[in-house]
Amino acid sequence: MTSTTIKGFAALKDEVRRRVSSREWPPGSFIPNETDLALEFGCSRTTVSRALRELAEIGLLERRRKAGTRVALTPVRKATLSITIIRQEIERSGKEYGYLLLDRQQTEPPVLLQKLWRLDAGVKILNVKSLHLGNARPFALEDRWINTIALPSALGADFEINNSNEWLIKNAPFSHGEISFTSKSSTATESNYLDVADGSSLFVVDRSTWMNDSPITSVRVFYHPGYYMKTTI
Amino acid sequence: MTSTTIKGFAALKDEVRRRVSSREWPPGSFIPNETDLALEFGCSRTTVSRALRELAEIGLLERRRKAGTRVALTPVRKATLSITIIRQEIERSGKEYGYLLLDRQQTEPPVLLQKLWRLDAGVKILNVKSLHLGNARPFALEDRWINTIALPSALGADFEINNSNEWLIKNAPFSHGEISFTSKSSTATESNYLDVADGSSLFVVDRSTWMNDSPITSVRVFYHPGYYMKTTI
DNA sequence: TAGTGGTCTAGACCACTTG
DNA sequence: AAGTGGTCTAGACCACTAA
Repeated sequence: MTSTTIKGFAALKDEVRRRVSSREWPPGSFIPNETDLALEFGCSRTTVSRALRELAEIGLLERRRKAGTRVALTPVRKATLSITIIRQEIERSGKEYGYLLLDRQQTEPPVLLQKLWRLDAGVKILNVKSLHLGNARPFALEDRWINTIALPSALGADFEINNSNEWLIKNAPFSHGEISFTSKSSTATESNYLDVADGSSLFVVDRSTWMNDSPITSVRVFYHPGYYMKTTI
Repeated sequence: MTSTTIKGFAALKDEVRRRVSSREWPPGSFIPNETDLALEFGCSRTTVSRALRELAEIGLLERRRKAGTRVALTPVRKATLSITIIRQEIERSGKEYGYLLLDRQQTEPPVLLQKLWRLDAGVKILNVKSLHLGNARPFALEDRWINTIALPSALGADFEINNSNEWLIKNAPFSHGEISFTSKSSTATESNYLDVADGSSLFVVDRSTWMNDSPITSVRVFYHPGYYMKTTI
């Protein structure tokens, strides 16, 4: 092996990717350790370490102390999705954003949410239903529950003009959250708001956020038929 | 400000997250530069740099040279999804994996794929349709196109027992790919294979992979109704 | 126990971008 | 022009774990 000089961790990542995809380093095989690679590429071990660490983070390599680094046997590639604000998503696609408040009331949440948030039966919290429009056409239907116990200021918020999505971003920080994606047939109500045929197939995103064990908000967004989320690996 | 001693970049990340979520550093505000933070936390600038870089990668901070680092105004949180092999996904949920080859033929691909792969009209490539089962129940329907021009060895592969998914992992490395998620009403054929009512709402994943500008495979997977993908932010 | 990755340091230089 | 982040280095010690 002649020693190739590689500039920087990014170039090193590319070279490793090349060796993996060219089967020079086949799946499951161990690759040289950091020290040897640093020698071969004429850079410091720190640089090699960063390159390999980042490749391990996306699932291309597997690393274990003492054992070494090897090419992942089953490429569990990780895709990253940008969870944007709906307004931005609409505006980025070149459409004019519009917003409609459909309903806003204090009411008892569904049982699933009561359990998730550990609420006593009968406790009422804020429910906001709204519609996001792209060029005046329905883009997504939002059904949001806001924990007014942890966030009493939400009771005084006006969701007529500013949507609840953005009000929360400004007023309700969160420490962590959970997102899940699924698909669902539209009910009569959903079909009506989204202006689609009954039983249409909708892309659904559920998101819940917490602030240190205290639930903040839980929202379900129904996207119009034809909507898709895209990413690269 | 008293100087707090923080151990390691991970603890530093936690502290920054805390300051952001507690509004000590509100959205849009600039935070101290790396040198000052290193002083405050009693660690090296390198450590601060790594912590802030990783927080910027997930969208919590925004960094620009000369301007400085600030808390993201619009929290475009990035969620990472693990794209696993279907077999693993089924087995991980405690079900027994099963596989059925439905169809396998050389045929002309749909126009969309012809354009994506820049194929001349009339060119025939390999199409494999199969069903992944969980406890003998339909879990996902797979419709795969394999570029037999770039990958002639696929013609000799037997997809009766080993599924094409795993054959490709072993035999067809890729350099990059694209994934998109959407939802779709099931057609008669899809409903039949998945054993669901016609017009059911299916979660659909489209994935295409390339090896240096040469298309390798393009696959569409229809999941059974009720399927969902989950992640955390 | 020995070998590997994981992290940290202090310092240096570079690249970018704002004023 | 100057200040900020981005990267790299050489060396050190630590943490984990396979043998």
